[in-house]
Amino acid sequence: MDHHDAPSRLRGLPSWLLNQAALRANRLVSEGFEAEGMRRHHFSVLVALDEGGPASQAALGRRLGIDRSDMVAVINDLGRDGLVARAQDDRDRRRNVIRATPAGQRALKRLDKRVDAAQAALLEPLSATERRTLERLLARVVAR
Amino acid sequence: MDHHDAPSRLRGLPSWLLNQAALRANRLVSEGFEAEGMRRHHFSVLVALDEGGPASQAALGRRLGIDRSDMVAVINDLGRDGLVARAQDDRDRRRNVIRATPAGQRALKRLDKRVDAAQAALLEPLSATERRTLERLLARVVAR
DNA sequence: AACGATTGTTGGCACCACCAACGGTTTCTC
DNA sequence: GAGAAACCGTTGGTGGTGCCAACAATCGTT
Repeated sequence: MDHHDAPSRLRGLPSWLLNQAALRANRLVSEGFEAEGMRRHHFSVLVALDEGGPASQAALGRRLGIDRSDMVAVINDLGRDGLVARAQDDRDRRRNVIRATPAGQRALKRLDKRVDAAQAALLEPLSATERRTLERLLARVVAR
Repeated sequence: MDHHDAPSRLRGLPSWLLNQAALRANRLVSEGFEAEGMRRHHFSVLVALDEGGPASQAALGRRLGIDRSDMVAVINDLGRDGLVARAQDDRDRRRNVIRATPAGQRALKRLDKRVDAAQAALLEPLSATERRTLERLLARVVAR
């Protein structure tokens, strides 16, 4: 038996609910990523590159809320697998220009499917309009 | 200059939104707990004891979704601070009966205030009815 | 009496968020 | 221009949290 009989004092706390929901969400998506040998940060970086084009590690970190030091390891992993290319920036020699390789773009497509499946499983108990409402409310909470 | 310019592909993902919101929520509550020298699990256990009365470590873990092995450390901490008493169960000598001490009950009251303040800060951008809606939707997601 | 299940405990692993410090580089300021 | 300030990638480390395996002690069932 799970924690479905958690104290009502906790079940009524938004912070507790958010934590439990995020836990479940992360389990679902990580499960999908594991099948591709990746983790959440790898996916986030590939999405950011796909949407915003090449960028420096620091810029990626700022966009995604990932620490610079953690970003190093993520780019190392993606680079080792040939999904991303690390090149020195000629304009600013402090920076590395990170760009997705074709293999990286293909990997992103595979990951997208996994992610979508996870969302479906996660939101299964909610209707379409309820999902939309949840996203809207969460976005307002996050945007602060 | 945070991650408010995250890729829209991520900002539209419920799992990502949940993660970011939970991150923010945990930062807020942990900030409050830190002032009392505690962490989330300690609060959860005190709440469970206050609401359900004395219980074994395994029962607490099941109720709260905390692993037995992690529960050991939590009870150790609470016991060392005199907020909880560990006693052998006479009926079942495998179990420890954990009960909150008066000091533990007082600590819980202090923590409650911190938690409430964190919820207020977290949900500040939402109206009362919106908060209610969010709680309801999250509860449905968590409940399976 | 034997077996399987449960409990507390120890030890360990993985992920993630975060921080400090460093050398190399650019930008700002005087 | 020169010096200060800010930024970048990198290394190394810390702490919270979720999870799993194994073990001895104990209980329940048969």
